[in-house]
Amino acid sequence: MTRSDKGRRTIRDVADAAGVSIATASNALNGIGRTKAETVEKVRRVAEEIGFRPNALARGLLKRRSHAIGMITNDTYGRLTLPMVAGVSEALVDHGVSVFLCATNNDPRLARLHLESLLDRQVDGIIFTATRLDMRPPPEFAKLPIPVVYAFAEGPEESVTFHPDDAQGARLAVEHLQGLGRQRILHITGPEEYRAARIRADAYRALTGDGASVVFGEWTEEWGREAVAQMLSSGHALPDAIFCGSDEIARGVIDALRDNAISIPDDIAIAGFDNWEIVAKQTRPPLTTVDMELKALGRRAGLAIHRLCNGESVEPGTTRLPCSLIVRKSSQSDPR
Amino acid sequence: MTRSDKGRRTIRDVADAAGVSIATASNALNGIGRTKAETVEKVRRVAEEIGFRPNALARGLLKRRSHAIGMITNDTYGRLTLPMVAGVSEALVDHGVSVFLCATNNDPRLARLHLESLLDRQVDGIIFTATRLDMRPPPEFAKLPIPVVYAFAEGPEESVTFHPDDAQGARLAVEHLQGLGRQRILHITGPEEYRAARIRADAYRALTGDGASVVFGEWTEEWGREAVAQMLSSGHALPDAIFCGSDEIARGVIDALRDNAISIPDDIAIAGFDNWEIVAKQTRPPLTTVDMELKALGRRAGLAIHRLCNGESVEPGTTRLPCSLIVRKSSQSDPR
DNA sequence: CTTCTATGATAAAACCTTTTAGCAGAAATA
DNA sequence: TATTTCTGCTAAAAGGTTTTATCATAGAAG
Repeated sequence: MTRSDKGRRTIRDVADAAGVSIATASNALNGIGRTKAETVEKVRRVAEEIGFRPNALARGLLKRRSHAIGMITNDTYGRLTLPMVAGVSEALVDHGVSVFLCATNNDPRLARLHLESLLDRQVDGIIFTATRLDMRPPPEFAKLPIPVVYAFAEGPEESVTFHPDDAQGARLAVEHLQGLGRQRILHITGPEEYRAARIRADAYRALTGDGASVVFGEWTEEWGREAVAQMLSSGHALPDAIFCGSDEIARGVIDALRDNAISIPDDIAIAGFDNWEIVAKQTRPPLTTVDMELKALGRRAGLAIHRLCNGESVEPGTTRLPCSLIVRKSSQSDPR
Repeated sequence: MTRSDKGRRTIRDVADAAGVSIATASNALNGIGRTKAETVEKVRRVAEEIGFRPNALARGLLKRRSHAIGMITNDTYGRLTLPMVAGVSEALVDHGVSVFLCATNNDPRLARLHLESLLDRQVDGIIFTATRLDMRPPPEFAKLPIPVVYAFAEGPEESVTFHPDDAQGARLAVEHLQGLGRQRILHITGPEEYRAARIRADAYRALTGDGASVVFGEWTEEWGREAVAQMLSSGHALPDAIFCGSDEIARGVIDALRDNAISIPDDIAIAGFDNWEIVAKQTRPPLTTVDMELKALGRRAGLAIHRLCNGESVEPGTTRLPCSLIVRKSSQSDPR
């Protein structure tokens, strides 16, 4: 009945209840030291009985490992961030690592505030995430005393960075369209200053050669509609496929083609980029699109930061993770 | 030069550098105890100089306050969760409170795992969030030793809970349509087993009286299109306005009406629910819709948990926070 | 000159855990 | 018998902070 009422059980309670010293209790629970088998058994049983759970703060203080990491993102409404957080969390929960999520709202003051708070909390590492591949972290990330991993964001030279493989993803889409016999493929995409847009466009050009035709614009549905309008009024021969730089653009394209009674996929096949299901599944017809596998990206980033926190090494530089192609009816009337 | 090289500065370093005891240093930094003004000044200057920042683990261990909270959500792709997290985080960052985000993926095992981990980390409180208002937390939430706040989720009797005011939001939309002179308003919404759908429908019925007509279905665009098809084939007189239970449904409705050359808003005015901007701004015409103010909801939940963690009291029960109406062209040809 | 009070500072305990170093007793070796 | 080795356990230190109780010193009051 010692100190049984206030607060949580401590290892002292376990030791008392089992009639051993604190040190023995600790050793038994952690399975280290020279402890008789039956003592171990007894301590563990007692600990279980009284519901002992070690205080992570005390442990962290001593071991200099908090088993927590911070995740800093600039995205507050994000369909991009949350899948990654879920992936990170999923990869780490089994290792007993928890994740502080810090939304910076693109405010550098807030970013600094969060960063300091994370350091005060002795996080073992930090994952920096953004909504643009070429978004750079604030300068104070330059020399941090703990490892940093960049996911879907641009890190400094020689940092550990994970990006979706935009080029491979674009090839997946274009080759798919070509495999269906399409010859004249148009590429409608977002602003040229986005690195992702440029990479995808380059990959597209490499496959389509002379026939390549790229129009840069916005990441919006409206731009998709407008681009179609331009295409129709130009008087040129129509393409037999359109590869869109995002699902939103694709949605605009599909709607505009529908309005003009152009059949999808018979007259023009469409492919998008993002596999943002809530959009891609609801277009008419449903959209063939490239999935960036953001959750898997998050898992990889989580694993990487975990290795780094354990002092293990991770290949530095930018790792590009493969995208996958989700085939729906906008490209094939009857996909197997 | 004492222990100047390894790891972070500790309060001991500050004390040494300022030529005072640890106790005095602590007192000076925290502004308590009887300390001479110039001593305070000196200690603070020195601390600043050597870049001292207190170790949150040590402090938390002693004060039994981690100044961290946990947020548990079942939503991984969440347009609902992230705005709330952002709101919570925004409300708490100035109080020095950080947020552990735990995504449970609807897996009770994972939920339990996360919960235990949070308790081990001595979080001061927990916010439970879900993607359905009537989603109940796992049973182990019943008697937790720390305060819990429910946001966009159903808590046990007498718990502190925040919901959007669905009824008021629905009234906002319906009254807006009525204010425009619309008499025959139809309500197309999601599944009847969702509490939110029922509440919104009831509020709608209360305002439309005999003319009320509700069709329950799915939360999808496709259902919106199908509902319009049913409406058209029924042979009844067309409504002059449709209040949709979600923006996705509204989008389907708008597309289907367009396909049938029914003019929006002249023939039929449309209002949605969610203000999911990426959808609502891109419909043709852009969608008038109800905003649930999720970020504000998050802020309120954050503030509430903070008060509770400080031992202050918070009105128990369900607090319904007002929604706002965003007027766009789907209801008014020319909104002022 | 003694006793009190105020002032400013500090040693030490506390929070909870892990780990090092060491202790006593038994068994094995010389 | 005397020494070494092994076994099982434990006291104490460490981690970084806050707080309590105590201690000098100096000035004020008696």
